[in-house]
Amino acid sequence: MQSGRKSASVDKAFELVHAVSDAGRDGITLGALANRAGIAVSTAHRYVTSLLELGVLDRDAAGSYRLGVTLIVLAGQYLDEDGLRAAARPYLAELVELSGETVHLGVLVGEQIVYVDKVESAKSIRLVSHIGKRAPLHCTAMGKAMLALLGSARRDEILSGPLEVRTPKTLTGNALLAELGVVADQGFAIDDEENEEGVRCVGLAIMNASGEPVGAFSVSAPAARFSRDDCHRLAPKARAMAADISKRIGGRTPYRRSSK
Amino acid sequence: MQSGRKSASVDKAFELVHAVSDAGRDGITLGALANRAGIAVSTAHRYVTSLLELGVLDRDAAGSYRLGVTLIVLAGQYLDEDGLRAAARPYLAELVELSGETVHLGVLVGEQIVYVDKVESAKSIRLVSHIGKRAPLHCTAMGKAMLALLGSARRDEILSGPLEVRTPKTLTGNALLAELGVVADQGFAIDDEENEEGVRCVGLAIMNASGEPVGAFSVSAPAARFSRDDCHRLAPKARAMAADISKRIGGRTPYRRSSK
DNA sequence: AAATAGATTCGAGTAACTCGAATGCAGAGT
DNA sequence: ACTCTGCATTCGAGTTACTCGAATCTATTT
Repeated sequence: MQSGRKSASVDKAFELVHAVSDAGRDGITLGALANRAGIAVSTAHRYVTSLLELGVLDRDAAGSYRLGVTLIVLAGQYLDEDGLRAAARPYLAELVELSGETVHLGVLVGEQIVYVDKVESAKSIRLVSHIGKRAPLHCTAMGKAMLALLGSARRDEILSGPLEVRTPKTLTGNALLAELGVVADQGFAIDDEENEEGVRCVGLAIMNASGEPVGAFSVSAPAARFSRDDCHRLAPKARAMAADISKRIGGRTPYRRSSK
Repeated sequence: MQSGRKSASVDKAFELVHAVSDAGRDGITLGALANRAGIAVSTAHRYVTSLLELGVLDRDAAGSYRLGVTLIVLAGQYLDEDGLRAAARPYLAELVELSGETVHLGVLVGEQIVYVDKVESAKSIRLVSHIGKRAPLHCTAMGKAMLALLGSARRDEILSGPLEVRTPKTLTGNALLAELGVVADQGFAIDDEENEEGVRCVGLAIMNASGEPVGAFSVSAPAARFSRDDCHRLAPKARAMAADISKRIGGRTPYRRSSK
């Protein structure tokens, strides 16, 4: 190939970083790393040397490669500068007051949601979740809220892939399509233990200027103390917030098509 | 030059990422980016194209470059896998119970601390802080706790640099040296509004197998409700925790030299 | 002490990179 | 409406810095 328009080295380097990321808690050796990324050991070594020096990767006591703290530093910077997060923060806090439950903010990345903020409820039973965690679209409140507003081409593309059935209540196929219709009509989505048993959520999408959903927020709680009715009760306020946040980041009002 | 042992491309790519990070909230243009990194615009463009595709960078509505969510995803993974963080978590939670105040965990990176975990107190006045944030060593409780245990060569190297005076109470020079002696003797450090006015902290270091401090934790609170005496009262428990956490990650017991 | 597994270095060959200049594009100013 | 300005993007020539396998080194295991 001729001089393409992107850098092979940079691509490879991040392939290595992702390989380390995927390796998980035990770390990974140089050989395995090279293998996963499909490059020679010596080449991998060269990249890894730079990545180590930069603090993007690290080595543990056993010599295995791990992710490094530079990622934390950069992520911290990202969070500081993120406009969506800044715009949403006060609303999320208000929503925690209102509901007494934990609230999350996520952004749409490819075919997944990435959690970028969380405001925890004071209640002691805390849902385990992390900033940086990813979740599928089809079985979460945030995801369904965004799917319902996504252009049909993009939506169909996502739905045509394999959809993981995570609990007995996870919707797929036509049932999911019907559900997305309901979501579009009512202006919010409910995850009724579809992603994780015992957890119920309400989610609403946030839109940008071109009318695309870019993120969403949700209220999550143990199903035992957070009924579908509770979700519906929370919805009007939450819908106003979704509109406000969207406006703040220069976007449109979501869910306008049905203004009931 | 001959084939060096690291990759120039990877170094440059991260130089660009850091340049974007430093640019802050307003983002940065391609030209400025190339300038800061000291490379040609066309070369910068090539790298940036890859970084955009990888989601490491992003462009805002105005076309300026920003940090991208891939950093969040990787940071989330890092936090999930971090052994120190996992080892410390239960102790941090206990310390929050015990003190009723916010507790942080940090790691030593170069001449700074990077915050990698935080457990918030239930009290409403929350100290503003972020995971990924960096702080200097000489004027924080965590930093002083680590400085006191650092090899003298390394410590002198750090202390010989310019030390920012952040508040009227910030210690430098001989006063700081004397303070570090006290810290080494008593086995914990107090930040008495030296980093930020109105905030007092107690900090303790965590050590690895080679006897080097690798991280630290601290309890932070508004000075008004958290006296120096409160710090001293908390110290024995906290010192036991520091020893336990150090042991859990395969390290030595810190502060052995004085075993009062 | 030998064997194994992995990390690191080496050197030849060339793919992929770097740079400046030219072109393309969009918004500001007249 | 037209030009100007600033920035992004593409292009092509020249060559640097990369890629690979093999050899060497290091640490751990048998």
